[in-house]
Amino acid sequence: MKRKTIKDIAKESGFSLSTVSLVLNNHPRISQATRDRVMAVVKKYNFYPNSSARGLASKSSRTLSVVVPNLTRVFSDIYLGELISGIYERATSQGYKILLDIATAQFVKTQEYAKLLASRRADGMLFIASDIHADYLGVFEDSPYKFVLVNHLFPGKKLNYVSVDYAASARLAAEHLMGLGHRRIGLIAGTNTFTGLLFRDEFLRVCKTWPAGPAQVSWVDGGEEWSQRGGYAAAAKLMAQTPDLTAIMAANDRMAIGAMRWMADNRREVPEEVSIMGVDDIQLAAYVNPGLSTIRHDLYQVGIESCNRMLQLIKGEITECSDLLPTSLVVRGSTAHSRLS
Amino acid sequence: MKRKTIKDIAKESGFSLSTVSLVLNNHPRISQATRDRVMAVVKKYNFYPNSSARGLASKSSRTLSVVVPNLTRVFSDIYLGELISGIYERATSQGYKILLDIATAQFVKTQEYAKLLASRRADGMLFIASDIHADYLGVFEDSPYKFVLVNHLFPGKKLNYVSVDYAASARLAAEHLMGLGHRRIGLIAGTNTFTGLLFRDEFLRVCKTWPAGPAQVSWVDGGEEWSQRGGYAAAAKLMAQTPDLTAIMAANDRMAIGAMRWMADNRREVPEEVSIMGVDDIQLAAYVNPGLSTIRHDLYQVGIESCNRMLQLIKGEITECSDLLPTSLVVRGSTAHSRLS
DNA sequence: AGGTAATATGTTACCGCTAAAACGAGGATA
DNA sequence: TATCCTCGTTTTAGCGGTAACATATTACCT
Repeated sequence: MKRKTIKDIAKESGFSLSTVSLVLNNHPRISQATRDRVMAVVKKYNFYPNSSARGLASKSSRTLSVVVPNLTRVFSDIYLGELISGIYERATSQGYKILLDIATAQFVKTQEYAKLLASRRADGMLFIASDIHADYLGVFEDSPYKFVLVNHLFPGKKLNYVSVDYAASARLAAEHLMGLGHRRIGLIAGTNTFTGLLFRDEFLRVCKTWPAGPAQVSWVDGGEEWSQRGGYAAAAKLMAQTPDLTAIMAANDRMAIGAMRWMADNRREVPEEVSIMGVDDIQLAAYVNPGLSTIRHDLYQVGIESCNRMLQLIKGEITECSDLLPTSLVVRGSTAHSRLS
Repeated sequence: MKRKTIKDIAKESGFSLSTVSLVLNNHPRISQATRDRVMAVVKKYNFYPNSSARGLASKSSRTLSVVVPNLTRVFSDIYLGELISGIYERATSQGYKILLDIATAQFVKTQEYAKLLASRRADGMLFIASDIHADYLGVFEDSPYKFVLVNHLFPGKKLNYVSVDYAASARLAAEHLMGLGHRRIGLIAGTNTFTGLLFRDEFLRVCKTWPAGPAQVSWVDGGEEWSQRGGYAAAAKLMAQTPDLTAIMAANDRMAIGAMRWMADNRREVPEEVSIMGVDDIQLAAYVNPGLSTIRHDLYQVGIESCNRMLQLIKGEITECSDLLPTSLVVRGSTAHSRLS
């Protein structure tokens, strides 16, 4: 049986092509009676308009491209899960679909990022996968393509972004630890993203310029994957380097939990001997023992908001965006007053 | 600046519309000289053909729909990660893109699954999200739409599938435990999927019909989410019900690890007092202490293979498929001879 | 009643590409 | 030399919609 088209619906319902089209697009200038009669035929044949034809005529694919990092276990990363869920939720509610891509070497080499938008396969791109080496994204500066960095930013490049305010997080964390009297602090940083660098620098700055007296902060890299394992190793390194530190700040909860693990394995009491703090407030943070003090990052919200901005860019309601979403301090059991103060 | 079209390329390169089209589609009947001259212009303008127009004319969107379950932490589930990575890898290598959907209540209610294919937004659908209640999938029986269940199956429905052989896994697991002399066994089952039920039934059957003497197997449900937490609770329940059991079989590794956790918390030695076994062979299985004996399920391969089948269905090389992929026993430290034998 | 405005529907010109069929030029065949 | 292939390219007819514009109908004034 031949696939039905809008023409068949028009013929059978007795209206013209464009009337059917208007009905299908919920145009207000169609009478209820007409709408009902057309819809009856549409329902009868279970008709759905061809999206390619629609896309061609309307110059919009109603599709958003989402690019995620090429980590081994991309989808097992809760960080991504929250972001994607937020994006999906928002996109779907506005009738947009999500086209998924992974920023593999191949993806970059074949310039899929450009192709996707140039071929109008997607109306815009939400990019979750940037690290400090993703300079090919420069093509989107001043380009007509709709592009938003999700929870990242590129200092020096004119790219739209929606991100958690990492500098604010660094300040909150530093103020919390400094306020508890810590003056010998170890920092487990993530250095392969600009937001990670931003966090590190702001944290160091606040600690070193603290009015009531600066702290000595030594930092190490927690590794590319920001993993528990990386945090464990980093904690070991920090404690070997500076055995007398009273607090460890990790750039995310997973590394913080790795550090707590090291403390447990090496009979250091948390928080009595060493306070430990993370960033993100992943679910696990509340379940470890003691509960992990952290900075809450609402990534689901980042997903929602970045998709919102994308939709506004597409509609032309805005021409650029650079949003920093607020974060908040969550105090649990893993941080306490410095034993030295 | 106006967006370039194939017509512009044709004009500038001095060839006709269709020659350019043929070049862009790598048609063999185009001379190298022509190809080069056309491609030079294509490169010059960074031209990519409009995919809607292409889809309309060629009646193919070169897009596959992937539907994942609506779990709270969908993307944090390594199970899905492997599947999606496999699908993505295969699809991308053949020039197909992935359209992501989540099987929310909304998705089902609005019949997005039908709409996606009827509107030709996707050429086929890979469905990862089926549970025993997804009977709306019946619409795809004998339909012209390309549909494949990924790592699931629907007894009684004529739906294509590519899945790991759960019955074979059940046999391997049962044979391993029975061979170690266990005759009082607890089973933590997953009962919200047909494959879970299949596994349970086959496991029970083998244990009860074992030639060297049957085992007593009591089973409990590990919960909807097949989670570590569910496994923990299930283990507690099993041990309260049948304190003298010597082995616990869990329908996946996460629940098995939850059960191991319970044993550790309650000072039961694994495997000396109770052997524990899982299914899947997730990465963590090798890292817990003792290492978890399990049945290896290569989900990445399931992803690859199901996408392969989908592509064959689309090309018309096959008209249906029902593949069961082999599994294998992985013995680590968590299983040992029964203390009673 | 005649003219105008508001509302509802129809006409038509594309949107940018593919693919089947047509075409022309040169070389092989007889 | 006329006929037939073959190869490489062009012609042409859509693919199935959208949206601007045209038109018809009815309502509303004065």
